[in-house]
Amino acid sequence: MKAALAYDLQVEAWMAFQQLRVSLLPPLIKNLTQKCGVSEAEYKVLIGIYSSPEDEIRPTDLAEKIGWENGRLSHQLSRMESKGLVDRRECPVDARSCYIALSKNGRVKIEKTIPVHLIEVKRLFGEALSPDQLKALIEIADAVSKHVGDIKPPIN
Amino acid sequence: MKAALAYDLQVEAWMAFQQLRVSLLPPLIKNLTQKCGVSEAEYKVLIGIYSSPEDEIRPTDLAEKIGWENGRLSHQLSRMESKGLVDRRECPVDARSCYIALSKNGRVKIEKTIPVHLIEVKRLFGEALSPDQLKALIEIADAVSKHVGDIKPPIN
DNA sequence: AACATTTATTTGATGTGTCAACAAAGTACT
DNA sequence: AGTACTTTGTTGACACATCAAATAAATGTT
Repeated sequence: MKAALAYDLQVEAWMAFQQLRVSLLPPLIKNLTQKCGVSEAEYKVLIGIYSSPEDEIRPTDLAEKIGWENGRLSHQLSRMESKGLVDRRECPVDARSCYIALSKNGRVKIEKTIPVHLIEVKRLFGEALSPDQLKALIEIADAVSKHVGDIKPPIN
Repeated sequence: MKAALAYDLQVEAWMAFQQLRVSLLPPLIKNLTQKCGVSEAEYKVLIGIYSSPEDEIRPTDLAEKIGWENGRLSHQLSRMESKGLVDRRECPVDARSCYIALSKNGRVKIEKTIPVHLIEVKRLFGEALSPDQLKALIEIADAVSKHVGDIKPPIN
């Protein structure tokens, strides 16, 4: 017989999480691209910059903030710079680095996009769940994040 | 002041879900690639075929099963066919279609990979949560999937 | 049978993600 | 200052994702 296809509760919950990803993300991303003309990657970068204190941030800090690797972010920034969504500015305090900032167009775009996106998040996701379920999910995410951080500390 | 960055419970829960994705998926995928030499995409395809009754399945059914678009699957199958992980066989009952099956190597690979992956899923994810939390997550996923399916029925 | 329509899949172009290699500036130590 | 080491960011090659267009077989209609 085939191996390891008898599931326990932990694995069933894992599959439920996958199911959540598959049912939720595609329509939300379609909403972003079709209604706002912004990809998921662009949205992440724009909102990462937008929610920074000075509206400018260094690549490594931005990568850390949105959970990306540096190389990935660098490629994405190049694409977005050539589309005129962000600017790379010189960094006086560290010549290796730079400041990433929103361009004028980038700012307009993210400010238009945020409310459209959040409405759809609530329509597709938030309204499906009770307050208790929403709280439970927050606790679940915290518990897992903490657990993963604890048992895989820096690298391993 | 910046717009729409005052969050409510629904949006906080949404961000918790994103956090779950970011903290969980990268280490799990690294485990797959480094310990088993299988990408996430390859794993999905292999296990989709492997868990089919006859170990063979038509592309549309496989795409449906793993939540992919047909075009995406076709590209992935081409890559995996050239790597010798899957075979495309003629379909006698419908000449437009084909049967996707595991190659010998593909079968060996997925049978080695499944237990390694599930152990890591439990170590990083399952063991972080109580049985109640696991059950809650399953209910949450079901509720959202159903909700999304209801309000966005076939296409829209 | 002849026609249009639908269904199943592939293809090509472009955008995105991963990884390892690289270059250059900062830092620590002597 | 000179050397080694670390950090920051970019690049190139390749794997993957998305979308629309193309192909061809099946189906429905007359």
